[in-house]
Amino acid sequence: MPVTDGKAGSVDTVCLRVGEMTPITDPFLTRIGVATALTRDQAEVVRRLQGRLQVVPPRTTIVRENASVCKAYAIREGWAFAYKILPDGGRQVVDFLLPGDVVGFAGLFSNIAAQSCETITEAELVEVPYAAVRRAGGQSSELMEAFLALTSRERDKLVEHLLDLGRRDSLARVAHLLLELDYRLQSVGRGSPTGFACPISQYLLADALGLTAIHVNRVLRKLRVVGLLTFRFGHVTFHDLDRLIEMTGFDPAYVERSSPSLAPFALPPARSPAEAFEPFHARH
Amino acid sequence: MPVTDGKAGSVDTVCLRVGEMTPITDPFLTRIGVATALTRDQAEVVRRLQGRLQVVPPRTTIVRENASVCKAYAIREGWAFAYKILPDGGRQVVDFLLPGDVVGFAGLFSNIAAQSCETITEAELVEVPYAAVRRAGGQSSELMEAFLALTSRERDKLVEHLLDLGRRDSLARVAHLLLELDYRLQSVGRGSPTGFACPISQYLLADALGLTAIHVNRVLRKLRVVGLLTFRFGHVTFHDLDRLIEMTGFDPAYVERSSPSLAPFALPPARSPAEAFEPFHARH
DNA sequence: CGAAACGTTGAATGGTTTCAACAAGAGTGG
DNA sequence: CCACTCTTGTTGAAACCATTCAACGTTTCG
Repeated sequence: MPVTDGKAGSVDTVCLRVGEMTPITDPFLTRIGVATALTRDQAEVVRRLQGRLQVVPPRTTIVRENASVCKAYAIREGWAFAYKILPDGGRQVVDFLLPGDVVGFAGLFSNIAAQSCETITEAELVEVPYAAVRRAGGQSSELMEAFLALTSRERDKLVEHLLDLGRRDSLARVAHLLLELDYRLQSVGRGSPTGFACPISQYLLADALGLTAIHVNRVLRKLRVVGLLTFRFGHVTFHDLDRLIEMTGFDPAYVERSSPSLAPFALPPARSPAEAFEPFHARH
Repeated sequence: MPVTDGKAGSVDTVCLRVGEMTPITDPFLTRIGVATALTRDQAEVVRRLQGRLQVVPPRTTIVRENASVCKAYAIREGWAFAYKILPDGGRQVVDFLLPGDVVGFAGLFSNIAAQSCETITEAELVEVPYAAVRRAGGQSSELMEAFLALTSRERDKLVEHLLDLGRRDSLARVAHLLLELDYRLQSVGRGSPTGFACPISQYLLADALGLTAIHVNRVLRKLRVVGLLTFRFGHVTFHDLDRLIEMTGFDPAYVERSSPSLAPFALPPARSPAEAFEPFHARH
C-alpha cells in the first residue's frame, strides 16, 4: 500500500529507478522502496541513513550472536548467511543473504544480535546505524512502514524455511532452497531460470536444511541422476524446472509478493556475464 | 527503545497498567505497549483500533491461507494455531497463539493471508482492521514502531522454531516447545514454573515439530519415564526444570526480551485458579 | 609442501515413519 | 438410551531414511 505525499501519483515512486538515476548501486534504498513507494525527499532520507561502505573478505564474521550491536548492514554485493549455534555445537543456518538483503535489522529493539552473520564470498556492505534509522523513522511513519514491510518479508522467508525443515523430504528440501535462492537472485537482476552461481558449500547447505553434509552430497547426486538439477563446481543448473516446481511445491509468489517485478530496475545487472555467474569458480 | 512525546518520562507508560485502569482486558494494547511505551493519547488510539469482539468455538477457522484479508485478530482468551498445508497434504504448524498474541498482522501489506489460523479451544478474538491500523500508523511513527516490534518478535519466535526442527533431536524438540509455551503463558499471567494446562493434541504437536503423532506419543512416554516431564490429560508438568533447560538449551531470554517483566500487569490473572489451569480438562 | 576445507563413497547403526490394530471418551442421530 | 462415528491416545513390528564412522581424493592457500 504505497503511501504518497499528495503530489502526482506516479512521480512519487522515484526510488524504484534510483539505480538509473545515480551512479551508485543502492541496495538498501531498493529494498525499502520495494516495500513502500517513497517520495523523492524520503528517498533522500533513506539514502542518508547509510554509513560507511565496507569490503570484507570471505568467511568474515560481521555480527556475533548475543553481542551488542548498533547498526544493520545492507548487502551491496556478495553472499552471506545468518546462523545460530546450539549448546551441543550444532549450527543452524537461519537465512542466506544476497545482494539487496539487509541483515541485523531485528536488533533495532534489543541492541543485541539475535544471530551471527558471516560472509561466504567477498562482500560489499553498507552500514545502517540504528540511531539514524530511529531518528528518520521517528519523523516519518512511511519510513517506519517500510521497515515494517522489510521485517514482514523476513518473516515470510522464515515460514517457508520452516516448511522445508518440517514437512519436506530431503530431495524436496534441497531443491526448494535452491529454487528459492535463484528466484531471489532473479528479483535483483542476478540468476536466471536455467540456473545460477552458488557459492554455498555442502556443509553450509546441510546446516541450513537440518541434514548432514554427507547426506546432502547423496541427495545432490540423486537430483542429478534423475535429471532434475545439477549443483557442481559452484554452479546450480536446473534441468526440469516444471518438475522441480511440482515436486517441491515451490510458490514463486512469496518471493514476488515481497519484491515486485520493478525490483530488477534498482540493482543493475552485474558488470560482466562471466563475473556475474562464476565469480568464485576459479577456486575449484 | 521507548519513544516519548516530550512530557514527563514515567507518566508516559500508562498502557502497561491498562489492565488495572479499565475493567476490560486489552491484550492488543498490552502487546503494543510492551514493545513501545505509549502516551495516554496513543494508548487511546490503539484502543480504538479494535473492532468487534468475537467468541468462537474450538476448531474454528479464523483465517484461510491465500484468502484475502482485511484485519488482524488479537487473542483475548483461548488458544489457536497458525499453519500451512503443503501440496502433498502435509500440515506444518507455524506458531501457537496464546492470549495476548496477534495473528494475521503480516497481511497488512499483501492483504492476502500467508497462513491459515484455527482455534484450539473456545476463544475470544478482537478484530483489528488493517484500515484502522494504516490510518493510525500513518499519523504516528511511534505506533508504526510498535507494530514493527510486534513483527520483530514474531520473527524471533520463528527462528527458535527453526532451531527445533533443524538441529534438535525429538526429545529436546518436544521439551523445548513445551517450555517455550509455558514461559509465554507466564509472561501473560498464566502458567507456572511447575507446569500448565495444554490443550494441544499429539497430532498438533507432531505437525508443529515435524514429527509423526505416533512418534510424539513415544517421545512423551520417554520424557515421562526418565522423569523430565509429564504431558497427559491436557496438562504439562515439569519434573526437573533444570535438567530440561539444560538438555534443550532453552533460553528464557528470547521470550523475555520481547515481553518485559511488566507484562503480567497488563493481562490480569484468570478469574479462578481452576478455570485458569484446567479449562478443558473436563473433556477428557 | 603441509594444512585445511571441501567433496565423495561404503558399510553399519539407529532414529522415524509406515502399517496395522485396539482402546477410550465425546458427540450425534435414530 | 444406545448404537455409531470421530477424535485422540497407545502399542508392536517391519521398512526406510538419515546419521555415524571411516576412508580417500581434490583443491586452495600460506
